[in-house]
Amino acid sequence: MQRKPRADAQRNRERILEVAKEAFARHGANASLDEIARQVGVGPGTLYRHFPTRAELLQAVYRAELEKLAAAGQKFSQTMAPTDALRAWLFLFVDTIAAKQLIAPALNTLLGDPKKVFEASYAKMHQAIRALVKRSVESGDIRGDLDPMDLLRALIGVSNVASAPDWQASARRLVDILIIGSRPVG
Amino acid sequence: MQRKPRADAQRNRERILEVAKEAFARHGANASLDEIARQVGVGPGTLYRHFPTRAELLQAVYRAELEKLAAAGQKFSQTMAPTDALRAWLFLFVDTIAAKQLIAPALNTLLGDPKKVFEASYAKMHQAIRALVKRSVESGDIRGDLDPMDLLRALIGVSNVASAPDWQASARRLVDILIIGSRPVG
DNA sequence: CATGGTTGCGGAGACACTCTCCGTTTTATG
DNA sequence: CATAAAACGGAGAGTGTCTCCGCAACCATG
Repeated sequence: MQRKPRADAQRNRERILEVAKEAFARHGANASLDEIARQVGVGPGTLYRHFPTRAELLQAVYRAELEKLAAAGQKFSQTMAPTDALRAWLFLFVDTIAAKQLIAPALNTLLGDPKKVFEASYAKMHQAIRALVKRSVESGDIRGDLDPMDLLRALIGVSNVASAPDWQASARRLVDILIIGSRPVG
Repeated sequence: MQRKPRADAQRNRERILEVAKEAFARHGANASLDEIARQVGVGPGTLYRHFPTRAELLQAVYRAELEKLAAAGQKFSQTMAPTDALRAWLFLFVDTIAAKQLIAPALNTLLGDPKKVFEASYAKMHQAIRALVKRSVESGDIRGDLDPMDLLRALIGVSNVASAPDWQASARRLVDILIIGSRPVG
C-alpha cells in the first residue's frame, strides 16, 4: 500500500527548484547550496535529501526546459522540411539559452559528462538532435559522418555566459555555418 | 638602483607552475591551491603572493603554450595559402589542447571573460585568429560577417574534457565544417 | 479527533578550500 | 659580517559542502 506523499515535502521541493533556478541564473552553476536552502527557509539537510548532488539539482532545475526543447524537435520533424526543421530547432536552442537563462556551463556538464549518458534529459535531447540530423542526412542535405551532439556542443561553446553581449547573434550565424558546412561534399 | 631578484623566489615560482600544470590537468581548473602549495613545499601565502588569483595562475601556466600557438599562426600566415593556413592553425589548436592537456574549461575562462580582453595571452590569440581569418576573407574563401573568436569558442565547446573519447576526431571534423560553412554565399 | 507509525525536517558539526596577516627567515649588497 | 629589503610560512577567519540523527509534522486508521 502506498501512502500519499507528504504535502510539506512537495512544497519544499518546488520552492527549492524556484530559488535554485534564480540562484544559478544570478551566481552561475557554483552558487552556494546552503545559501539556497537558507533563502528557501529550510535546513541544508532538506535540500541535500531532495537533491543529493549539485548535478542532480541542476538537472532537476532545467529538466522541464530541456524536455520542452526535445518535444519541440519532434513537432518540427513532423511539420517542416528536414533541414528547415534542424535549423529551426538549433535556433530555438539558442533562444532558449538566452531567454530562460539556461546557463551554458550547466548544460555543458549535462551534455559533456559520459556518466550521465543514460540520464533522462540527456537521452531526450540526444534523441531529438539525432532524429533531426538523420532526416537531413536522408534528404541529402547533411553528411552522415558527424556526431549530432557536436553541433550542440559547438553552440554551447559560443553561448558562454561570460562572452560578449552580442553572443546571441553570433550563435545564430554559427547555426547557419554549421549547417552549410555539414553539406555532403561534391 | 635595481636589486637582483632573489633566487629562492624564482625557484618557487617555477616549481609552482610545474606542479600547478600537473594539478590542473589531473583535477581540472578547480584544483585546490593550498594543495598545490603543499605539494610544492611552500606555504599558501607564498603561492598567493606569486599568483593572487586562480585566474592569474591558470594564465601563467598556459601562457607559454598559448603564445607558441599564436606565434605558429604568424608563421602559417606567411608560408601558406590563406585558408590552408587557417585550417592548419585550427587543427594545431585542437592538437595542442589534446597533447598538452590544455584544459578546455580554463581556456573558456580565458576566452570568455570580457574582463580579460586586454590580457596579454588573450590579445595574442585574438590577433592570431583575426589575422588568419582576415586573409581568408580577402582571398574570398570566407565571409566577413563573423567574429573570428567564435570559431575558437565552438572548438572549445567540443573539446570539453569530459566528452567522448573520440572528441579529437570530432573536433577535426568540426574544423572543416566551420570552414566550409563560412564560405561566402553564392 | 486522537493516536501511532512513518516520513521528512533542521541545524549542529566535521571537513575542505580560500585568502590574509604578520612574525620570522633568507637573501643581496656594501 | 652587518643591514635592510624581500620573501617565506603557517595560523586562522570566513565560507562552502555534506552528514547524521533527535525531533516535529504529517497521513492513515478507528
